[in-house]
Amino acid sequence: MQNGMGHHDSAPTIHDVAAVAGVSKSVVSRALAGSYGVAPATVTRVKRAAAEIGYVANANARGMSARRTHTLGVLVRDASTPFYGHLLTAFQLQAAARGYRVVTATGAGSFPIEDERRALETLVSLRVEGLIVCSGALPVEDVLPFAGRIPTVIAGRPEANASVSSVYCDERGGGRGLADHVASLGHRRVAVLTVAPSASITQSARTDAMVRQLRKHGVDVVRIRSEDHGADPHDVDSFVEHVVGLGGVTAIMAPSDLWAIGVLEAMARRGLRAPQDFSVTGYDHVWPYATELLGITSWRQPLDVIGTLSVDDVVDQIDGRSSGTMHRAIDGELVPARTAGAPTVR
Amino acid sequence: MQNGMGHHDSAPTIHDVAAVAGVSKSVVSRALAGSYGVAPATVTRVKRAAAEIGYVANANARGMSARRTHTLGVLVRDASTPFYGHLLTAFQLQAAARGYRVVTATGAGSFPIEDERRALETLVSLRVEGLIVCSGALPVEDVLPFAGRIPTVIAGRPEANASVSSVYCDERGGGRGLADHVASLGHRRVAVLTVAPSASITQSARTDAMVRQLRKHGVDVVRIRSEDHGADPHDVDSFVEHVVGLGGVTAIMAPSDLWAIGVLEAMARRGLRAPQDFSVTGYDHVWPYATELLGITSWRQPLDVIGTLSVDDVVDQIDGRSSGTMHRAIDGELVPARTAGAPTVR
DNA sequence: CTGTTAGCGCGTTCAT
DNA sequence: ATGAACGCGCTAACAG
Repeated sequence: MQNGMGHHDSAPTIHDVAAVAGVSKSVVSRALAGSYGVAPATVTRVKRAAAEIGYVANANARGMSARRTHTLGVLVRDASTPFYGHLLTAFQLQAAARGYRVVTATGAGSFPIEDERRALETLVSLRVEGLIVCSGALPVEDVLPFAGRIPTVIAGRPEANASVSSVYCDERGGGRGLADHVASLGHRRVAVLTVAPSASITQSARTDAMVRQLRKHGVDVVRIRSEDHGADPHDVDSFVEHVVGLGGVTAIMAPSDLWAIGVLEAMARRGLRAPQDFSVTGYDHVWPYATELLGITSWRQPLDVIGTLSVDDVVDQIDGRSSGTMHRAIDGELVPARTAGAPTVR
Repeated sequence: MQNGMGHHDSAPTIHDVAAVAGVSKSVVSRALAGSYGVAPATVTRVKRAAAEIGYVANANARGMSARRTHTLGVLVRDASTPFYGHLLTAFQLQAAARGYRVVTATGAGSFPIEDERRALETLVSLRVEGLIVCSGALPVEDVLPFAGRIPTVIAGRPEANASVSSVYCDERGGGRGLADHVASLGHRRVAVLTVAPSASITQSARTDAMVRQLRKHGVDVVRIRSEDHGADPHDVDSFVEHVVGLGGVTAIMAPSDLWAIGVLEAMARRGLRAPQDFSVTGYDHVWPYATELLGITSWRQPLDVIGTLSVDDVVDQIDGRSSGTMHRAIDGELVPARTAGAPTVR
């Protein structure tokens, strides 16, 4: 009892409520749960007592005896990215609509995979009833052992593994669509900044598709691996320098809006602008990257749809209403804007 | 044994591990906890058994018997905002360093306060050992009853209430600093877009400070309430129109970078640019708003510091190492950029 | 060093 | 309509 704040009084239990209301714990349990078989007068008395002492039922104890937690666990790679932030909001919304609560866990930094494994274990240890894995980097192998006993969906990235559901934006289709756009603008030599699968499964898939589709259009593609240039969206000066040195390139396709911003900034530092000097495209089109001010030509990912369907899928699995795992590719859409235009002869 | 549907095998318990390892549950418990008094050979045997059957201890049961959950609960208003996203990451990082896990809960939509109350109860029901409340809108009154029995800190907003700790950026100091900057640039008539405390305690405090400080500099201030113009950062056309109609105004101070972007977009739709037509300032300077491309003159909030100190505060309270509640105002810093310059005679 | 016992707070039979 | 007793999975005493 050191300071003014006595944090030592432990939380009131159902027992305390029973004492105040002058009934047994069983009655309190039923009254609060709205079960039948309790006198209306008793119900109000119990509720008043609960409110009076600030009773909040212990979800842990409840989960143990009821063997249900009504909780969905969401693993996100990096909460500071708007992409995951929006997804999280969509999960939350739909989970509430379906009668579930959501707890989220994150790896500590954005990098070490080991942190994500631990975060996943945290969720499992909490005995969440469903798992939504939302990380472009965590290998399926780490998810599979849990997916076997907890309804799981991998959200936001393509995942072909047959033993776990997935809901994602059609990355290849998006990459193709953007490539079609760039080709149709008239570009004949294009630099594509590609990403390794180990760094990001989604970005890798879409940039691969861009390369393939451009070639299909007969475009001369210069494929540049991001890992050869530091793999940091904020530091792509050497990449831009390299592209300038190449000669003849009129467009640059980046793996994401974030990367595109990095490219645009690096260009600006060299006095280059889009689309005058190079056309530039991004990917994601999530607010605030999506602002008109930036005007980045991009491919929109329908995160709200992905979020809703992911939750529906896990909840259906929990309710046994689902016949098995499913893989749903959601279509995005082209967002033409200011950073990409017709090629300029230099 | 088909996959996808075999979710019926419930999670392995400590009992199962004991059976496989051929020891009692107590030994398993101690071996896995790394407690003293277990033969090295037994430890490895138990660990192998646990790994073999994929045992993950039930945190709920553990929390009940140990009366400790080693979990911090974070309530965030809107995860899709980069501001909260970055804060979350900072919490996560420091909590891990201090040996705690983090679970977060969010209101379903960003608006109804009732949702946030429920989210707070979710956290309490989970019996988190510490609470970090991170919402510019939830009234203290809703937090107080829990703060009395759970170590709590209100993060990211000024909160003077004596019975709960808080860590925040000095909003008034920031508002003053930005106002000083605008005044020093030579502006003599400035429109300030203010926010009501009920909408956002932080934005209200900083915009009030801007108004006061500008007046102190003898600047003619036009105070415009955001709620009179829809209170939506994405739809400020009527606001901009109003400012243009005013005449003589050379600068606009917005409550946040998000609002500033809305203003800049609305200006752009009318063919107006910053700083040529109006100087514009924001507030927060959080990535990705902080990109050079946007070049918004702003005030940087040190979210990483706020996050770290918040966690330290709650954990110290939990450990009983804290002498009481404290209120720490962290200084931000001016970020001069392209959207604010000397006034232009029009 | 290891096994046994007793709860943690709650929902759920089963009696009353 | 209400109360008593049991068990969920686990840790913490206590024996051996």
